[in-house]
Amino acid sequence: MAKKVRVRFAPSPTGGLHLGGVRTVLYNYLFARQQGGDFVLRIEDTDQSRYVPGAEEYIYECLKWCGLAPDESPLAGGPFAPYRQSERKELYRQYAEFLVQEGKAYYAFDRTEELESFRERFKTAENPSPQYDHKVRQQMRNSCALTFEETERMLADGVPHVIRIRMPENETVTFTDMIRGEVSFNTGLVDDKVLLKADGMPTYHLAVVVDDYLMKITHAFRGEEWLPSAPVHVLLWKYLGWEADMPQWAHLPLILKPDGNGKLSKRDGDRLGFPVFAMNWTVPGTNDLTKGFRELGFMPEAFVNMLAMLGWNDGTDQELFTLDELKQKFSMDRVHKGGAKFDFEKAKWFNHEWIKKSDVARLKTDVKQIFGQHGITATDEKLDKVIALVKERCTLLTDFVEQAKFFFQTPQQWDLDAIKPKWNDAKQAFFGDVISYFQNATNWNVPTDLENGFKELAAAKQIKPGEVLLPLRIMLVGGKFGPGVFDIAAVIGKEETVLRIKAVLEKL
RNA sequence: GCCGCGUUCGUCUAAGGGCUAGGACACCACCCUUUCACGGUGGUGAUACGGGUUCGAAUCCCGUACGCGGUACCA
Repeated sequence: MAKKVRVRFAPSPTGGLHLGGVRTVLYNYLFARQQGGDFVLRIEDTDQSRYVPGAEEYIYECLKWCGLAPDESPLAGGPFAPYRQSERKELYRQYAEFLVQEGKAYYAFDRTEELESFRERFKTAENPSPQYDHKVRQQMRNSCALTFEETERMLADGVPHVIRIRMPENETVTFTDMIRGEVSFNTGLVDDKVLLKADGMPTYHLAVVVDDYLMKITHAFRGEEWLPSAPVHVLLWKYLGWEADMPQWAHLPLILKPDGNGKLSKRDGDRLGFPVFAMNWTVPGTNDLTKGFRELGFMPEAFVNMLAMLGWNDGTDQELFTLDELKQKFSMDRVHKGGAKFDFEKAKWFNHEWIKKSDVARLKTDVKQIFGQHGITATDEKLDKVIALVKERCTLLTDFVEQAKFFFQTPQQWDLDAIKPKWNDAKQAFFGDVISYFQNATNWNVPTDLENGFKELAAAKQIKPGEVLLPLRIMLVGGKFGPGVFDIAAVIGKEETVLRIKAVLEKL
């Protein structure tokens, strides 16, 4: 019987979750759901110096917003708790010690300054970053170079030390990546990575292997930046005797900055004026705020859809997918190998499409909230009409404010320059008639009737409708935009319409 | 430097030895709309380079170039 699929997203809580991170979550989630498996959220907080308060809560909130809730997490609990590596600290040491006993790892007593001077000493033009590997192992302060007694004594004396993996001098490690196919490395070119730090915490390398094993992870998806250390992890699975349970790997392509090259960073967003984080992130202490997609007016459906398409497609021309469709159609072997430059214009296009295809009921909650932030209150009935009228001209949820404000508030400014040059007494008089016509109109809720009546009136006065339609629009809206004028008039009501016409007439 | 991974319109991508290299975003033009959008039609625009293999290569192989990632007691 095949093992139950279990995947995990394992971020370290150091700040806001950016595009690449959310996409990794997405692919994990889609794969798990599609395979009827479990999706685990594990917090990799082994570096206490980088811990940022609030970052973990941000991750929960973010996954919730995106609709990618994990089955197991520090928050939700689960059969393999704890899910926070700092709380699993005591677990890791035994495995590191086991590796030392097996001769696959060793104690290293080198102090930070010693390592620094080692690197200084061996640094050359050809080799700018010398590695701690088999070539220098014997020259360092570790249990390979020291005698057994010396090592034992230092251990007994409590001399601070780390445990490093002993990478073989010349072996080939090969594994199959679900995206890239067969990948191999020569172990002699990989350094003796630290497994257990002096503070007793594991490094990522040890923790990821131990936890993936203990948590019965079957498929491990992560960013491409991890590919170079994959041989260490593969070896660890082997040395720990767990080779048969090693997950299948997939190293996801990176999301690149739009201009030039390189991994997308928060800085690029600031520089180029687009968000990189899923939601607003405020750095504790400095109160430095970075805008997120959510607050900018993105719908989670669109955000997730856009992210899914950044490096994956189903082979057809379809670009708009619901989460359910993605669950069905996603496949790791259709994920691209190459990195993708992020295009904010395309991201906005996705959102626009989603606003257009979403029904009023779906949009109402969000629009209501955004309106609230801008001091606009409305009845549900009116809101329904307004949203239906303006949604197709809103790219972002926040656009509803500008696109619909005039439905609820009388304009305070008017684009009079668009009217004045062609204004005359005849038009002034015409609008006087319009007012009385409107006041006596009986079927106010039928925009086409209003329009026909208006046009008939214009014809009777020898005025071309086109000459007075724009002025009417500006009287009601304030500017040259928005849905059909008579649709607007019908929604804002007879009284308000007349009031707005009168107000502008006085200014002309 | 070394190791690894990549490379199709400006951008995201399709095409897994065989039509004129297809679609989307963006851009341009026209149409629609007596506003602004939406929408519609059309257009500009790509297989990094060089060698092979083959009747035939974007596709397979080799090399080169370029890019990215890694090279921490960070993840």
